[in-house]
Amino acid sequence: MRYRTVIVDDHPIVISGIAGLLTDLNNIEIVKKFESGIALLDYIEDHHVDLILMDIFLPVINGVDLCKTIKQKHPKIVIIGMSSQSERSLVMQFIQNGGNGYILKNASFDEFKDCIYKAIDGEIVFSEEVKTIISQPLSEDLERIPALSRRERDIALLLSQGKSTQEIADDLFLSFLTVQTHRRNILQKYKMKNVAELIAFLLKNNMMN
Amino acid sequence: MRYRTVIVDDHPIVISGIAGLLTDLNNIEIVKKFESGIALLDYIEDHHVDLILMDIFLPVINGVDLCKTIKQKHPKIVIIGMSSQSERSLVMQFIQNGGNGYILKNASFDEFKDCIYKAIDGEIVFSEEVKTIISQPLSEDLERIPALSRRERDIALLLSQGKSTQEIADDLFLSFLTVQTHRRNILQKYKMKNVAELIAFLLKNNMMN
DNA sequence: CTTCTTTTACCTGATATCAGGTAAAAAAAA
DNA sequence: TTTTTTTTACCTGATATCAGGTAAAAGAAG
Repeated sequence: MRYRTVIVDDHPIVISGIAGLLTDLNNIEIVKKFESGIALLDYIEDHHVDLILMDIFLPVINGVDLCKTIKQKHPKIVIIGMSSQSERSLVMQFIQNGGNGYILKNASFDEFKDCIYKAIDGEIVFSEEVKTIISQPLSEDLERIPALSRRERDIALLLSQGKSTQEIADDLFLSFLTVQTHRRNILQKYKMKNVAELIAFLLKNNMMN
Repeated sequence: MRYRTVIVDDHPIVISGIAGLLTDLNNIEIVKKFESGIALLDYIEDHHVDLILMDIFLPVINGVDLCKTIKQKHPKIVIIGMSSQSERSLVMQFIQNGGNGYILKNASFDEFKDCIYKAIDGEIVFSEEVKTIISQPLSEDLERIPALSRRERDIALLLSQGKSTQEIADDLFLSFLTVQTHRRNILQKYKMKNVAELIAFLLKNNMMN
């Protein structure tokens, strides 16, 4: 069986580069190349596609939303995301929206080949550098960020649930003024302007739950 | 080479079950079994370990934090998470904290074997059911939740950056009162009590960025 | 046993949010 | 073209947050 494959990237040079790599694989057939996500959405309505390799940074519609849209209608299409540089949260978002894998464009030919075959086989795949990106914040990101104390975490959690200072005080059997102090200490510790920014910060850095 | 393996689970019966499965694998050597994470942390300071299979729901310290702690000191140890039931965000958190894979306990022997070998080989692995869990919310979660309009998304993003109503108005060249209206509409649309709860909701459902 | 961190608690004033209402122009969808 | 949604804008009052200060008791760490 030959896998009908589509490449989406807004840089024509990158498209031809990837296409060049893939022609060597005898069961991957490149049926179409696109420079925008909108054109791709039209195409897959009328044509059978097995595999999509897509850049994440696309004009008009970004790769994450594009992947989500495609997977809703065509869950069987295998979608692999690509980008030049990347960050942890972007990769995770892509996977959470149905992506079957993520490759950095500087990956070797062997990595590309490996990842594509494994993704077709039903696995969720990452190129080497992506793997280090998603599991490395441990040594940089998280070590320099001071941790929440137990009580602070309790209060942050209730804040994220929309509770007011008074409600939190009631929940934890504390004085209103105590909760107010804790909240202010947390805001100062991370230099956040208000609770909204704090919650966004804590969630993005996996510091809650 | 034999991989020195440790199993951590607070249910002794589960430990022996997994141990039974793994004795058939001739390059996996089970060197220790623990019922708590604290005991494990002590052990790995003095003993060489290659692979850890750990339950996510553990007393005292949970699996995600345990994984994070271990990986900070011993990044080369391969850690695979396990649980009976699971949800998307938990799996993603585990991976983001350095986990090399996640298996549901109802996985078949072959799945266990496959995942373990691939994880040792440097891949990030998921058992079949986990794969469906992390990419399926598309059909349930996201379809019934109304979307943010473009302007609402702009405002939500600025709110998550800690901006006040006035600052947002200035940034977007709008009236203070307009921004106030948008913010109220967003809160009502998702039935949120305040901006803190809103931001938590939007981030958890991948509705920002 | 001393030191540092955490948790608890109080006071005040300025500013911001939240909840209720209304409404018209602009844009998108039918 | 008509209808619906989105974006824009205004008014008011009650309540909550934020920022500044202080400080004692309890617990953890050295």
